Amino acid sequence: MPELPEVEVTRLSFAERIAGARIERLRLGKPLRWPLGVEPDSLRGRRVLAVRRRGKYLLLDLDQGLLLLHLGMSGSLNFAPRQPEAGVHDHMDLVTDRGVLRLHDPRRFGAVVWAPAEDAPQARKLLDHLGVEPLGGAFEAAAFHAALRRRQAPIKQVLLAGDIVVGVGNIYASEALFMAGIRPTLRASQISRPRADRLHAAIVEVLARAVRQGGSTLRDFVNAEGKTGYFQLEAAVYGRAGQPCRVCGTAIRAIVQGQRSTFYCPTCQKH
DNA sequence: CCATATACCTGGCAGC
DNA sequence: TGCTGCCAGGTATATG
Repeated sequence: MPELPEVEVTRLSFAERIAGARIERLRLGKPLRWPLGVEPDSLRGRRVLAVRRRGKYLLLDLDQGLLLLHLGMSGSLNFAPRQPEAGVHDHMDLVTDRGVLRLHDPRRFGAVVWAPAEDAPQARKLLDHLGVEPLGGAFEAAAFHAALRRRQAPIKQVLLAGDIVVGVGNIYASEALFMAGIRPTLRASQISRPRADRLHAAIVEVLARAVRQGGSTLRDFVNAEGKTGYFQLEAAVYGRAGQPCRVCGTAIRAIVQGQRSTFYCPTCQKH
């Protein structure tokens, strides 16, 4: 479900409401991607100080340690004063005196991991290799181009890897490359500085717009207030195989790269 | 260091 | 209607 914009929109929808809350208990359902890493009862009485985001991870800063949350492919969070009885896919309830933060995740690729500190091994394993934040102001075109020059893999896969810039998932990778007029199969190292600049701008633009619109493109995205679907950013190429390009009318093409589908316009993205 | 394949798990949908 | 096969927003980990 979530790429960076959806994770950020989720964060914004509950961060202020949960800040300062006291944890009463943590209930876990079926196993997620990794074990929590601590006895759930030991979190009782901790306070949630803030909710930050790093890439697609949400970091719940506690007055002692932190919780790292990931939504995987199908996860969503809901924060409400109370929750209905947990369903089969509700795998975490963080019960606080301000409300219950519930993780709903049918595929269970998501995660809830406790770490004693952000620089502790449990957190570093997940965060250390992450690239720069695209919306934080630290994402610079020159450094982006320099990083791309060192990579021989197709640009689409380099973007997805997330070790140069975080947050660009399968949908926005195709969308940003379309916006920049770059063929997804082009080796990253072959991208000139001017074209890297265009791609840099396209990534910022597509992600920022999606955050602004409260989610994006995603069919079933719901933020932590349970709000959904008042937006619906139109995808230019993602999921539009065979349909006419909105710019030139050429049929959008679908290919597979690294076991993931990629969409592009063969005319607007010549190389 | 880099590139690629694999694994994890469930639900929805197209096609028969 | 019911079954089968395929596809899906992510990413750590193993392998070459």
